[in-house]
Amino acid sequence: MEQVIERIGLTLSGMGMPRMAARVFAAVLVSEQGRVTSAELAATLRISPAAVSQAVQYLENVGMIARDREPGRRRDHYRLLSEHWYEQMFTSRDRMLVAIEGDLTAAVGAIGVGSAAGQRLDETRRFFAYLRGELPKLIERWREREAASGHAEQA
Amino acid sequence: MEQVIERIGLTLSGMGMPRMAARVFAAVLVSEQGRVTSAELAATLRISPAAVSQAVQYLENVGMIARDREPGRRRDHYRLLSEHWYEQMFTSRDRMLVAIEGDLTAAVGAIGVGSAAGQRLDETRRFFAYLRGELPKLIERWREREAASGHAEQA
DNA sequence: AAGTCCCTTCACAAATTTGTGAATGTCGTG
DNA sequence: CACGACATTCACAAATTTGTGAAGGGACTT
Repeated sequence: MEQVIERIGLTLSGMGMPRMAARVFAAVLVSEQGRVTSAELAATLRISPAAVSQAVQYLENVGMIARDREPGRRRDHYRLLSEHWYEQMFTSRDRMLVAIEGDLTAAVGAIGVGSAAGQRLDETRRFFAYLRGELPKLIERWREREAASGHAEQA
Repeated sequence: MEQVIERIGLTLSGMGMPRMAARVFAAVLVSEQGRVTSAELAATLRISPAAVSQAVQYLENVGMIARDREPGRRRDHYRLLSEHWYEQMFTSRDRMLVAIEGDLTAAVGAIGVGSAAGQRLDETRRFFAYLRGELPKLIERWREREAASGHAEQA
C-alpha cells in the first residue's frame, strides 16, 4: 500500500507538483474514505508533522484538498476537494497557457511579425491560443463519455 | 532582445524544462536564422561554454535542436529541429501519460476495483487513457486549421 | 607534427529546494 | 484557568540541482 502511494507520488511530482505535496496527495487519493488525518499522513509517509503541514497548505492553495474538522474533535481531516481532481490540472494548465501566450505576444510585439523569428513566435502563440480553446472541449467530451459508459457518479 | 529571450526561457522552465536548457532554447528560437553558435549563446546569455554544452546536450536528447557543422569550419551551429517545436512537447507529454497510466494500472491492481480508492484510481486511469487518444487528434486539427488559414508553410 | 580554436567532461562550488526540530499557537477537556 | 493534544511556523540543516573552472579531446590550420 505504501509502495502504491510512493509510486503515485513520484508520478505526480514528475508532473510538476512539489515532492512532499505529491506524496501527501497520493496518500489522500489512495485512502479508502478519501480523507485522512495529519497524524495518519505523518505515520504512513514517515515524515514530520511540519512536513505534513506545509504540504497540506500547498494542496489547499492549489485547490486539490480541503480541511475538515468535526465539531468537538481535535483532529483535522484532509479530504479530496473533488473526485475528479485530475480535471483540476487543466485549470492550472490553463493559467499557464495564458501566461505563455502573454509572453509570446510580448515577444512578437518586441521583435515584429516581419522577421522570421517573429513569425516563428507568432505561430507558437497561435498554437497555445488554440490549446486554450480546445482543452475545455476535451474535458466536456470526457464527461459525456463517462456519463455514456455509466461510470459517472456525479457527487 | 535579451529580455525577450530570458522571458521565454522563464516560461519554458516553468513548463518543466531545465533552466539553462530553456534559456538556450529560447535563444535559438528567437534567432533570426533559427540557428546559433556556441560562442554566440555563451555571449548572449552570459554563461560559460560548459553550460552551453550541457544545455545543448539536453536539447539534442529531447529532440528539440540539432547540431550542424559546415565542412571545413570549426564552429558548431545549433538549430531548431522543427519549426513546429511545440508539437514536440506532446511527444514527451505522451510518454509521461503512458507512464502515469501504467502507474495507475498497477495501483488499481494492487488495491482492487472493488474499493472506493480503487474506483477513484480507475477513473483517473481512464481519463489519462482518454487524453492519450485525444492529443494526436488535437494536433491534427491544429494542422488543418493552420493549413486552412494560410499560415502553414510546410518545410 | 605542432599549434590553436572550439567543444566536452567532471569534480566541485554555488545556488536552490526540501524537510525538520523546537518553539509557538489553537482548541478541547477537566 | 491550566493542561494536553494537535497543528503551524520558521530558522536552519540536509539534500538536490545548477553552473563553472580547468583539464582534456577533436578537428582545422600551418
